[in-house]
Amino acid sequence: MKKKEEKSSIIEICPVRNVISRFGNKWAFLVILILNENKVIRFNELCRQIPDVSSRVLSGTLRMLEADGLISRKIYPVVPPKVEYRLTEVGLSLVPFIIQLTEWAQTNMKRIVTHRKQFESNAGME
Amino acid sequence: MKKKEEKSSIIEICPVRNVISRFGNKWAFLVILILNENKVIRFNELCRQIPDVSSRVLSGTLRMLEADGLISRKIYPVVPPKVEYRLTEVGLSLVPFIIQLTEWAQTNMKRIVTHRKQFESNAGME
DNA sequence: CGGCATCCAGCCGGATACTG
DNA sequence: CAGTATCCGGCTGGATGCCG
Repeated sequence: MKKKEEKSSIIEICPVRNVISRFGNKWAFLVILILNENKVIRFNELCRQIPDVSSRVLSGTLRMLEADGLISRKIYPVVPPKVEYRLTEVGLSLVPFIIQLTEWAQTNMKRIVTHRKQFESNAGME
Repeated sequence: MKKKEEKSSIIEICPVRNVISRFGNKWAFLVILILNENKVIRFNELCRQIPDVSSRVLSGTLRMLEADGLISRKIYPVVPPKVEYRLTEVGLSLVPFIIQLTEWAQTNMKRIVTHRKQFESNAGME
């Protein structure tokens, strides 16, 4: 019990990391971006838009984002079930920064990939 | 050999993720931020500034950032060894976005943490 | 001082199968 | 349709120890 919360660390001191670390999640950024483009989306549709995520992990990602209040989940009590996801205001407020980050990534990607290859070449010799 | 690069996925299609995913690394953001504040810093000093990172992982993080060309590593051939790290221009160009992200995190942190607790309370009952 | 090598625990995330 | 349950392999990252 009590995983490691007692390890008071910089993560407590600097709770920013606490929040940011959620994006270590492989798909969180992508989900937010897709939700931003679609406004509202159902689970399986989201599944299809991210071909290589398993429903289990996607489900977990959505839960996490929902727990943080970045997305909302609306359940229609019908058969077959229908669930809609959409960004909350907080989630929406994050979007611009993610987009800026992806734009930065696009701008610098080539350079980075190139540098990465050079670096790998130099590694081991010299 | 060949870890899983053959799994052509959305990560190839969308190379942005390729770049962004580096920040899934637990400490990358923090290292960049500290480097931004210190301009130049030595390994052990960096170690001390992030108390709960092991030297092994910090070393790995630094290598990764160096491979991507975000930081540079300058070795002085003296004893005892002296190595300095600093941001490159590319690394520097990323700083504003990280800062914006951390500012967003600071602004919304309380709300998120609160929401997280409410969410956990509601989970399990109903 | 600045690492890398080894070992190892825990978590992340994929595949598959099953349920309301 | 929208998940959850289980299993499990692989990666992450901490601790320790050694080396130039």
